[in-house]
Amino acid sequence: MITIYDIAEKANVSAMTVSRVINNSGRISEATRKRVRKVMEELNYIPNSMARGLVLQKTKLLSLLITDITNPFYTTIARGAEDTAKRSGYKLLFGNSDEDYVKEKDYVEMILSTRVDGVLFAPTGDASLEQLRQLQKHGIPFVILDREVPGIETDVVLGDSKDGARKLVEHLIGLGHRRIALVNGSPDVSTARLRYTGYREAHLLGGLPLDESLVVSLNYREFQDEASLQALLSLPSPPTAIFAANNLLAVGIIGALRQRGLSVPEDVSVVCFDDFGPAETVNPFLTVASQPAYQFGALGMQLLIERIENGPGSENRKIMLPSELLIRSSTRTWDR
Amino acid sequence: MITIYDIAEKANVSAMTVSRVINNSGRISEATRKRVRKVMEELNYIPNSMARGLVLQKTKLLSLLITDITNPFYTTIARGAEDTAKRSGYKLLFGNSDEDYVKEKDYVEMILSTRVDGVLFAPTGDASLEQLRQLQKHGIPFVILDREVPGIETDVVLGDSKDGARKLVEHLIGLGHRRIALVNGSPDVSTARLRYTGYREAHLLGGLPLDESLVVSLNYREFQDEASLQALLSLPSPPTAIFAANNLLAVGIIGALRQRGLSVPEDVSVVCFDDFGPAETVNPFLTVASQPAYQFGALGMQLLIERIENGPGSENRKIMLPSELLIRSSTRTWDR
DNA sequence: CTGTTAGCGCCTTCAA
DNA sequence: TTGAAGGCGCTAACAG
Repeated sequence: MITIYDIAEKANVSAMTVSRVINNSGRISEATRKRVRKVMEELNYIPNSMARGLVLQKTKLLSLLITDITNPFYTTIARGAEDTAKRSGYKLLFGNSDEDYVKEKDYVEMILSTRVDGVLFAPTGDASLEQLRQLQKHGIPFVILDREVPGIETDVVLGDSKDGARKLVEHLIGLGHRRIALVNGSPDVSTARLRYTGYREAHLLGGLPLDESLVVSLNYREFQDEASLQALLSLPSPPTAIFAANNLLAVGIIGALRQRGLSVPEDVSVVCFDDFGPAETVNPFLTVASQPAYQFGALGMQLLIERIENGPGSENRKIMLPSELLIRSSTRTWDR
Repeated sequence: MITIYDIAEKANVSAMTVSRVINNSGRISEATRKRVRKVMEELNYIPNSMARGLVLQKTKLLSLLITDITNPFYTTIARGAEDTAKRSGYKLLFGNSDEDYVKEKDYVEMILSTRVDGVLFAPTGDASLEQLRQLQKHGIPFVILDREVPGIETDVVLGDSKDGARKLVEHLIGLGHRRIALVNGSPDVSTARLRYTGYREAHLLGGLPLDESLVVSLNYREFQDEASLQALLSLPSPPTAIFAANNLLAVGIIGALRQRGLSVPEDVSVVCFDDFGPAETVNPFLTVASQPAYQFGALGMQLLIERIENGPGSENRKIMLPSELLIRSSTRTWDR
């Protein structure tokens, strides 16, 4: 491995001078600068960022933790975050918690031991509190994405889950549905709670009775709980529409409905949160509350960088991004 | 920041003893081990992996470079790679080159300066040669994914592009199409060349004449070249079917066709390589040659880890994974 | 403008 | 079973 000492020797200067050339710090004669640069090229020198990080106590490395790398919502966030980080000269380390509390914990440990300068954090849920406290304890700045965690104060970028949910359910009510199921994420996740609230509000405003037997809570990551769907469909008066709390749940539900010989939207209408990325444009099907994912990432990253560069003690900002109702063909009127 | 010296002091031992406890190395009395462990917990100690990496000259960090983080094909690869890496105790650093040679170069520089132990590399194309040589020069082991790079010898995991292409085109010919366009990736990418070869073979075997004016080369990342589509459609005898070399190109083409008032598959049949992930199961539409993405990632990572742990001088392995023809509803018979 | 010294946090080697 | 010395590659602080 080539070090600054190798460069120094070959260029007849001290290691310190090489360091100065690398960092453009201090005053150096144009002649030696050129000489050093040339030797660096010849020897194909690459600075060792571990050594540098060790003395500087910072790495110019940021971390983005998302909860599902196969969900287009999160990969689009990743794009936005990366573009923004790069613009400020930070490198980005992606992490994927798979909606799994244990993986999240592992990941935070790695973050801590890698000594990144900051973290853009999409929590798995309220239990992420422990991980976030851990980050605080070690003085790592972070910004929270998509889901609030009670007990933690920092910058946060959220979608308007309540409003989006209300819009979706009002759309269904407007189509004539009166039995609308909610297949929600876990109540340990703030977005799931807010989507429930929106669902509730739409019922109250629309004069529909609220029936708790129509509400089910699962894991956001995928729909595997056939039993709960079966229970919904076996109700004396089964739902004619289903509001899935996110895109992946919707996918699972539609598959399960079809296996039972039910078709969407003829037998059941389905709506959900979050779009599907490029794939969806081919054959737009699902009626969704679409959130501006790229902006989630870009804004979150911007807040994080400001937070890092302004040092501690900056006030906490909370940004709420609106969602847009996109009516497509997974919903239809109900007049039976 | 807590260091082993803080621990040592509080536990009344030397730093060396703490280090031994952390690494389970050397013989240590159960009593001191317990004492040290306890202090570590109390002080919330996290080892500094930069300091450790500096002396050990290895990081237990691997890097996965993909060319498009919003493409479900690559995110599924990421899943497979991550699962496998984790199982062997490696952490994974994701990178995204966006099919952009310059970003790829930046990324390799970061890899080099971070001193990762190895790289799973999906090249942007033949020009990646320079980056890969750079990795070789610095002695970083790597495995290539999805696309071959002439001039580089290492382990490589590929899909069978030629075979997949042939199957897709034969399917179209079987449906009665005789004017089949190929909207390909850049000829600088091995998969694009092989898909062209497969396209060609299907024509020869099927007794169809080959018309080069039906073949167009673009960038894999997205379809923005409206002019080339226009040129195809303006031919004296325009294509009745289009083979898009990957999923994202297909999405763009279908959108562009619709803007022109043409519908798929009524006016034009469309097929492509690579599936769309969960989204596609909702409303399966595109006829595709589906590649086992998760396995790409898992196998590639396994080869990489073996390569790292067996040291240099291991022989080069080449794995070719088959693709599967999934016939859906973007294709139909042509008998006009 | 350039060099010397010391130390970032950890582990290897050698000694006790 | 434990400890002391030295060094991984780099830069801050001070000297010249």
